Amino acid sequence: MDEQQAISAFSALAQAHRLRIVRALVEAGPDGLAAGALAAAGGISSSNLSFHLKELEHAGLVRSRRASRSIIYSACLTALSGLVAFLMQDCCQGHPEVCAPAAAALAACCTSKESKLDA
Amino acid sequence: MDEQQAISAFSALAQAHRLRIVRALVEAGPDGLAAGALAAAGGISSSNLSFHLKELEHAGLVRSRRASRSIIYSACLTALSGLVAFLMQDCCQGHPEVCAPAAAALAACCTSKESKLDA
DNA sequence: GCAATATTTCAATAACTTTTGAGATATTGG
DNA sequence: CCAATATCTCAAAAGTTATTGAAATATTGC
Repeated sequence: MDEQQAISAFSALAQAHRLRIVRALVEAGPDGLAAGALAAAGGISSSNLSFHLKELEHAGLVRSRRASRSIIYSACLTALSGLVAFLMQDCCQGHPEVCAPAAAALAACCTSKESKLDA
Repeated sequence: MDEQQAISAFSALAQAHRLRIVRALVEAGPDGLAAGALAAAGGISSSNLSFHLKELEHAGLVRSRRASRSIIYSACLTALSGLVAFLMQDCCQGHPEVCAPAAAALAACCTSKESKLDA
């Protein structure tokens, strides 16, 4: 992840419809959601949704595949974790107090689910 | 950190000058940098810099204090780590594969410096 | 092949953001 | 107090992004 990719990703996430779309897709997991389902959930017109999905796709945050008449979108998890890594990358240059709380939040979130996965 | 704050923060970071300013301030640490120093480093006019610093301040990513004739800016580390926590918040809802790589990057970055700190 | 469904494209417009430069304000040293 | 320094404010212009609605494209079931 370089600066330009990070800026594209931040721009993509800096819009309410798109941030909600990304969160919905992360929640939906690898199966993703059809464009129509996202439009219905977001109360947004299909052409406007299409515009936002393209922005997200260009930013590398989501991918799409066709399934019959629908286009299914899913989150690019590596892009999201790469963005976090990019933000954190500079944080520790002598100042671990930046990432300590982030690391704690992340640790709490992941360890609580790891047990679920194992089950 | 709620959705609206996250959007403000993403908007603030979605601009090359501002992203560089934030990174420079994180690197500079708690002492921060004077507006003039940032302008010189970024090759940007003082009025344009002032505009961007206000955007960052409104987004809660930086704070300012006056020191004699200069205004010193510094990064709000808690806002940055809060943003990471917000991005990660939804990630684990059954999908730890999102945060595992982010957690690894974060862990690598922090553990390598912790020893430095201890010294 | 035709009608129905799902999504995208396009153009117009509205809304917002960035840059510029001129001038205003605040602080200090002499 | 005055001149110098540092930063901010404001308005205009340029550039970018979001929304809308109509029309185009792709896929399927009959």
